[in-house]
Amino acid sequence: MIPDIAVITGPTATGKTALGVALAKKLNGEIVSADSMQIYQHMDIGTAKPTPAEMDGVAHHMIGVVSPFDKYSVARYVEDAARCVDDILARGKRPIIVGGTGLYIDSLIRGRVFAEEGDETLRRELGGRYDRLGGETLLRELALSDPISAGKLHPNDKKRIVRALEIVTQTGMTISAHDELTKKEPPRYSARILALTYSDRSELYRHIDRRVDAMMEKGLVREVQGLLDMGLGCEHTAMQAIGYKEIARALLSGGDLSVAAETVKMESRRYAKRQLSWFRRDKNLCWLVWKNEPDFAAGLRFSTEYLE
RNA sequence: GCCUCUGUAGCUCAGUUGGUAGAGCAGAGGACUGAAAAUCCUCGUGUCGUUGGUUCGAUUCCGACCGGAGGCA
Repeated sequence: MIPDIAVITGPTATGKTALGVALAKKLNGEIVSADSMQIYQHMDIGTAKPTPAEMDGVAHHMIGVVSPFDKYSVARYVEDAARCVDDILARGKRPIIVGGTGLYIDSLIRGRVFAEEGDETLRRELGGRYDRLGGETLLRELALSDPISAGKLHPNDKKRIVRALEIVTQTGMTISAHDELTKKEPPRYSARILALTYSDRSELYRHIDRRVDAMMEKGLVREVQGLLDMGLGCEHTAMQAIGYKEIARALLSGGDLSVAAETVKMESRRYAKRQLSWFRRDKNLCWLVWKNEPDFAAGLRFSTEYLE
């Protein structure tokens, strides 16, 4: 029997956190975050982590559990989050997955198994080859052993070409064969997914812009400066977070912070757009569309009905 | 008041020696299996300021008018 779990997702600034807490209180649940950046410590303002007040007594997992110097990844997330979910279930409570990282959510639900991580030197070597010889050549090389994924990849997609090559050379199995194999596995959980958004794109963007302004007021600059002082640099995954990389760049180069804040807004809007295109692909998820402002009373009614 | 420059895509601008136009940015859509807040792909019709004239044909040449910038009084 596959356990049932609830998921609340959607693009940034749509009220996932608040609805999640309300639901958890109503359903005797605990929150498991599915957010690739809230996972890190010392990054509270820019990732919009829920404050203790916002958590309102509800247990939250997978938030601030990893050092920003760490290299975290989907594979680790699936392991860690699945452990949390299973533990919550074992205690007779209801796990509620809340977050906007689509890949993390999908992978957790399906219980995806990933091919082993590439050896650091091998990856660097392949990256170097890509830079020297170009994407076309590397893609042709990949086609020799894995024509299926080579056919799907674009020459400019360095990251994925390198990964595909890394997997064949290291494991002997192609990434496409690996995918086939893992797709056959039954899903780990049976999920009811609720996705939040606004009726108008402009409304979504308005909320995003407003939220970035609020982050600046709360001291995002100070937070980023703190991370830089700790010795964090752009080579760390955590520093790729929107809001952090832009402010850090401005801080390091003496750029205008208000210009940086505008860039953060723009990048956040684009991110939301990418999130939407990820979620739209899933025809099974249920959309909860806010008119202008989130209406949590109505949202709570709708979502409990949907989840029951 | 006079003179010069200028008015082309949401923004910054290119261009057409007269045959109704194109880049960057913004924006939109898509992909996505150990970096995913990452990474990658695709998409450009707009009264060429308005209005007359010349012309087979004007966004392009000429005039007037309206906006903007600068200069001289």
